[in-house]
Amino acid sequence: MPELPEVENIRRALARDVVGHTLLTVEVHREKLRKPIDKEALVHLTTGRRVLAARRRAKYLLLDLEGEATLLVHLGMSGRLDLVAASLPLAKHDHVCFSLDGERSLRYHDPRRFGLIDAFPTRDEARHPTLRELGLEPLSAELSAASLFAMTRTSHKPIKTFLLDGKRVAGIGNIYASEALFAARLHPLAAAATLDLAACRRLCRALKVTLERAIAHGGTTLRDFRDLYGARGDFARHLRAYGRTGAPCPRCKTAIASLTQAGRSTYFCPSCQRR
DNA sequence: CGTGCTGTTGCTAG
DNA sequence: ACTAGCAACAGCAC
Repeated sequence: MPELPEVENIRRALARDVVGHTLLTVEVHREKLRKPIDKEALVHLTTGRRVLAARRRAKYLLLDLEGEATLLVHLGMSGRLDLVAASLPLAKHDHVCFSLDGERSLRYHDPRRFGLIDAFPTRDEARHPTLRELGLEPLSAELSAASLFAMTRTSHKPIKTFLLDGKRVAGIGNIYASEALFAARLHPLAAAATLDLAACRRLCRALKVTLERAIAHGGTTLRDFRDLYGARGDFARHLRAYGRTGAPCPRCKTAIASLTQAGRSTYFCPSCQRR
């Protein structure tokens, strides 16, 4: 269940422990992910190249490699990257395996196979089909009360659904959408266009604060999220609305309610989050 | 043993 | 143009 904070933690670990090292070989053990892996491109653009930088865009990881190539990894719902000793036997669902210098191995593990791995020339990044349509980075200055206000003017969606649309604000997942709306005291069913500037200010701040706090706690582990070294995130015990149906609201003790929106569970306090 | 739920995203049908 | 619904898959709680 990697959302943005979980992905950001993995990025930081990659920046610390993989950047500067070389991808010696790549093995694809199963090519059918959300889209079939382009094995040809992957082998051709990653083998023998040193990793120069680890970046994140929304929930996508980008490893810039020597020779103007970029490796793209999305973890879907159940994906993981494991940095392990090369001698460790392959686990079930280890679909792609990079061997690194120093007898280590970077493995892409994804039981549900909703993830994505691709390699492309770095100069094509802006044209990449899955990256080109992404909206504003929530932790950057481009997401502001003003930009949020401007974007919501034309949307008839409920604000919770709006937040999940990556073409507007990128990388807000189901957990953090509920948490941010709770923090901003906004009802998840409120039509986006009805938010006034003050509400957009609260929501913008809530998104940034919630994501930053989750990053600081290593992310949220609901079931099977693990970081690069198999550690769990700690933020689940700080969740104030998500998954807490019937439990007392941490602000007013009213029972947390839940409903389904666009096929996803939404949690909110019916008393603090008025329409 | 089912049955129903789960973190994502992109395609399709309306 | 914009939105809801579903499909891709495995695992787990009940």
